[in-house]
Amino acid sequence: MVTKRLLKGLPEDADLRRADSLAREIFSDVANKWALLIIEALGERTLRFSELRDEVEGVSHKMLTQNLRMLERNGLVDRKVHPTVPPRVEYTLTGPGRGLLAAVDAICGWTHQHLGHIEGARRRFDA
Amino acid sequence: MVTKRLLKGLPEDADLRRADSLAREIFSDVANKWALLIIEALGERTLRFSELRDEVEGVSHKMLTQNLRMLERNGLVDRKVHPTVPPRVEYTLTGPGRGLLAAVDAICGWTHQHLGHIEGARRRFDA
DNA sequence: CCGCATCCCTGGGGATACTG
DNA sequence: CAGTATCCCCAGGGATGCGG
Repeated sequence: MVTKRLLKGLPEDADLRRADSLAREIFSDVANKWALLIIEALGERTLRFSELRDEVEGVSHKMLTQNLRMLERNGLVDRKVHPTVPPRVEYTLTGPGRGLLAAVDAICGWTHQHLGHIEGARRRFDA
Repeated sequence: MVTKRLLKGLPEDADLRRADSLAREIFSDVANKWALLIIEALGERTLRFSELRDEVEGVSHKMLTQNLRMLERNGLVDRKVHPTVPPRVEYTLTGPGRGLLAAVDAICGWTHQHLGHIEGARRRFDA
């Protein structure tokens, strides 16, 4: 049984409460469209900033930097700056980042698996 | 190898492109904080609207209904209305919904597993 | 109890321009 | 090329109230 407790939990002891609030914070960071798409785009590869922007459909310059900073801050991506001119910055998933990648892959797989069911459900609902 | 293609893909043929755009749409629906927290809250249980609101920390009435509608529309949750007074509405994950639950559980597990690493990474980054 | 509609406001996020 | 900063606008989302 996985330790969940992202849900409303009883206070219990102080350390647990800190851990929970931290967990919820991380979850909120990570559980958003752009972050997950960036992780999926990186996969096992190393990509430059501009490559990422090309790879992630519809992401704006700002959202990309913002999310990359966040992911870097949480230790999910590694940012390597090459001191050349013009600059060259490369992003790679860290070990923990690749751990999350597995979950994202699962979601992507799930999505494609249920395309048909979902399309049907929508049609029924919209009627 | 999972069929991904949530990333910027070459057009190829028309049907594939439709499927891709649908997949991205679903992904955008599903890859958001509240939707995932609701799925996690439901788990294998059946919950009433008000129970869900109590269970999901910080969700507003509006966000909850909105996301529940969306999940219902996509066939991930089943909504059962008991014609009593006062009304009683119960939400349950469908089969596909439980499929997604597995992925969400994975994310929750991942989060707790890496709390320490992330906390450290943050401290280093913020310096 | 549940859910819709309305109002209102904040801040998310796009576009643009400038620096290294 | 990559990143930061600034401006600005619209929609996300909170609060409230009514209806079933």
